[in-house]
Amino acid sequence: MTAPPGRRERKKAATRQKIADTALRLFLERGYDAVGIRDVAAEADVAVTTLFSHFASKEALVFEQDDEFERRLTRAVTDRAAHEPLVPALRHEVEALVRHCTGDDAGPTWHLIDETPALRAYEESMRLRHAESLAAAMTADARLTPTPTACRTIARFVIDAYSLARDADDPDAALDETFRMIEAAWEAARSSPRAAAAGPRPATPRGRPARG
Amino acid sequence: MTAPPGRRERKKAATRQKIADTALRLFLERGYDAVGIRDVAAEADVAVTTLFSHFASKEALVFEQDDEFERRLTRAVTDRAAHEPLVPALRHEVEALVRHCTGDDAGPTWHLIDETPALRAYEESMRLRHAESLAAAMTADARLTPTPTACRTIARFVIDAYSLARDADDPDAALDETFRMIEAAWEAARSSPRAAAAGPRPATPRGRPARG
DNA sequence: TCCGAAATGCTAACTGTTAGTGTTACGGTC
DNA sequence: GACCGTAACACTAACAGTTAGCATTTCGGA
Repeated sequence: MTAPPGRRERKKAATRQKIADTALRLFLERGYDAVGIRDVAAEADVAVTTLFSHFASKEALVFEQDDEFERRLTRAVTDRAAHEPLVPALRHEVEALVRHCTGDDAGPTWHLIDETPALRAYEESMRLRHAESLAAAMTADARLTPTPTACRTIARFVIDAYSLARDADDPDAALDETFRMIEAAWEAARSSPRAAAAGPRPATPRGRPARG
Repeated sequence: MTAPPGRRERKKAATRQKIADTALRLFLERGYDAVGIRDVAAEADVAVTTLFSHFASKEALVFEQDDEFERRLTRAVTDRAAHEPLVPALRHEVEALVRHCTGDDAGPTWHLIDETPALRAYEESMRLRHAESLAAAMTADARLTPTPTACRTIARFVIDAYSLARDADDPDAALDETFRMIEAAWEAARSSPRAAAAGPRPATPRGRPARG
């Protein structure tokens, strides 16, 4: 299915990479707001239109490989061992993600995001997407009984735990605290009369589908 | 402290109101994206700069009196009876807010927001602000013992409950479910060893202050 | 070899937003 | 009532992100 990439696709990937690298370098050198799209395009030696054919927006230049976040949390749900409980698996993954952000080896990217309001807002706007994706994975997991609404709630909760821990003075303590609350909420959802009475849920989610 | 407003302030308020009304009318007539700032300014017979001196952004034209949301939730915390428990008080307020949005008398404003991705994103970006405001009120409440982190978590949870209920097919059921989870999480935070051992918290919040 | 499609480029515009700079109308003071 | 400071407003011009339209190159496959 994945044939060896031809010259064309290699060139395209190279262009994209060059744009992303240039953008990150300039942003770190001069600050996000002080660097314009036209600066990035010029420095990367591409046209502005080419830049926008690779990245949907200026913010996307920073969050290029952000799908990884979504993938890792989703996999924490789907790839966990047969009877491994959900919440600890999620916590384990969130811990790793937080360490990846707050660690020194994370590179200065996180610092850039942390200090740029526009990027924080953008990331914030992706939280719903991530939460919805995680909720979908949970809802699709036949081992879980709570309703789609409960899955959505817990999913947002987990994303919140991530961002709260990142911002906390003591990430470990914050994670500890929030995940204790998540565990309790999850237990409440599992033992809810609604979930218990309904038995195994239908495969199709009930709620209004997410927009945007 | 509040002297009878002079002509000046009345004129200012009138201008602001005229802009907001015109904007809402045009947005509803032609759709949010199809109406430009310059259209609104022209139709309201003001300069673009005047418009921006009253409203910080195009989105703000729709969310003009949004502080009410923040105020109502905060008051649900501070103005509740001496020993009234927190979560039911919050739930009561959220229920009222959801009814206000999903009811027919809410006017078409909510519909507009609901169907415009840009407005949804903007509202999403205000959720952190609202949550932080609510969390601050909770943290400042001497009757509560959980830590600032726990307050932040619950606050975000409450805001999520609001938005989940609004989007749900059955808002009442969704509220029921999410608030059962909130109650459980809150109980877990209250009985946490950290909170219990620490006793009454210091008045100053510990976490890194919110940015943006 | 040749055709079609994809990648890229150039131009020009549109849209939200702001800085700079005047002008007018109001409120308080003498 | 005259006067002055200031807040509200307008006008111009620009900046920055984004996109449409169209030309051009470059590759992949027939």
